[in-house]
Amino acid sequence: MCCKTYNEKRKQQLNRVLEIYSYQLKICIFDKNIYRIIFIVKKNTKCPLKKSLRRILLYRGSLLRLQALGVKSVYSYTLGKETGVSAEQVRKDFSEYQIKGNQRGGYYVEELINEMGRIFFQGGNKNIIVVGRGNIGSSLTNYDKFVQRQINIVASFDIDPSKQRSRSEIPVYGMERLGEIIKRFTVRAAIIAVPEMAAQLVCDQLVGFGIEGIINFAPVILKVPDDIIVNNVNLSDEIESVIYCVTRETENERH
Amino acid sequence: MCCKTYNEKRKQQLNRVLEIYSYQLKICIFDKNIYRIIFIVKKNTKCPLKKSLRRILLYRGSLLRLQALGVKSVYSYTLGKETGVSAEQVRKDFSEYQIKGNQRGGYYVEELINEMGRIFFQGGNKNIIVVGRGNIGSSLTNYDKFVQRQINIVASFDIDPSKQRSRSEIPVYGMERLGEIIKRFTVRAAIIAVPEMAAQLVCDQLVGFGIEGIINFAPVILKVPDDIIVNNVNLSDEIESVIYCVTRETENERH
DNA sequence: CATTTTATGTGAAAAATATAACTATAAAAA
DNA sequence: TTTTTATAGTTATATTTTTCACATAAAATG
Repeated sequence: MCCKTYNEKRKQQLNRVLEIYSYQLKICIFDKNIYRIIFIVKKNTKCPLKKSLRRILLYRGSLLRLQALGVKSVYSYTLGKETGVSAEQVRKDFSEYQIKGNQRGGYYVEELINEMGRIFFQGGNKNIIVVGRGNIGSSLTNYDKFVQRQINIVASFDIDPSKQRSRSEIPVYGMERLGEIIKRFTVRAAIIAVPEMAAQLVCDQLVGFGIEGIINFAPVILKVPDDIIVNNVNLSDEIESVIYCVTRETENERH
Repeated sequence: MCCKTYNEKRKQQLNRVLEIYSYQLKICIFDKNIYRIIFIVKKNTKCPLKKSLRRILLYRGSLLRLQALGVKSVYSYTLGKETGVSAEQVRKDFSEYQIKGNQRGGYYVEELINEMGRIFFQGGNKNIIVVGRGNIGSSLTNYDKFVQRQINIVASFDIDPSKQRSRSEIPVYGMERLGEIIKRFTVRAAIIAVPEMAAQLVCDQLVGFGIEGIINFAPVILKVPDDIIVNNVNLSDEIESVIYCVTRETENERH
């Protein structure tokens, strides 16, 4: 019954719509009017950063702030409280990456930051680009916190010519200059902040120009080759999870 | 030697600076000039959403998009590929929350979405507010993807009077109206998108007005009572983790 | 109508992660 | 100098999460 007859016209129609997502479709007819559409997608890769490493990044952020305030040293339990991690965990993490402290004097902030720098970026550049100068793209481009972390946005891109400005501090180029800029600044990671519909297209272009890592703010899962790293930041999810926690608390009280 | 003599003046000075973070300080003198500053912080709580639940949220986002495209049903492995999760995991997650499929026909998108709605928000409102109309605050306020997820931003706030606009679609009020609005719309969750320095202050106000959940975009860990849920979204971390993955790949190749 | 195919559903094993308990040690105090 | 104490460092244990393997059921096939 199902999957025997294909409505080719409808299928083509839908495939066109879905092409931008690289979906493959399988369309089935139940009766005259009800279509059953099943979709099959290509492989997707994530950014599988180990939890302990993720936390090192978190510690580092805290430490940089503390250093700016003149703090010279921390204890495992203070850094833990600061980052919402247990003291044991902090020590465990440090132990995993051979970060040493002083038996009774805690850890020196500067040493920690240096050690973490060693773990992370072994001196490589941190040049990135932002594609899409809408809401989120623009706010990221102007986000001043990246400076402290030495994240360097070298350029941004948008298809809309009215948004393009090659003379501003962080220039906004048209998409045609993507390859050139990536090459010139040896950019390896890019932020996608374009609308859902354009995200896959932009992603394909970026990959084509040799980008190896993508931070994706569009609420679509991108289809990329196995060796490309994608980190999806889904703001709706972040908010909904809090709303869920809050509602759940009340639910529990009722029982 | 250390921790015997306290330089009270310096301590007071620093305590004032650090007050906004609710840090407690312990200052030690090594010799005439070198201060050793150790800091001790108050307790911090996170948003500890179970991984499987986090994924349900992820599936839900995908499914809503697919539904909008007319997709009627999915298989565990297709939904898995779509969200970057293994098929077994998808089924396991569904099994954990008693979500049933059809032994050979996959899962119906609509049913899945309904089931997930049941798990999550049991009909409660999803009203939230945004504090801070800088870069990120404004882009969140204008972020159109929240509509699909029924997240409803009822108002935003800023101390800067020039940003205040009570007539626009999503009004921008001054901080003095915070309590009133929270009460009127029975808001339970709020987004903090103010600068680092103001974040703790704003947080304390929100908590004072009965807010139970916070999505914090400021790169500080907020000090809150135990029962308040905080979800920290650190954009620098998200980007750095990708840069790290990319650089690591090259490092590995060298060995 | 028996057989094959292709999914789901789930229990057990494995891996990853977190917590707790303990030991060693350097600084401070006596 | 000796004792005490606070904190790093490490090992053991517990918990969570993921993967694997297979039973089971519906649909398709011939």
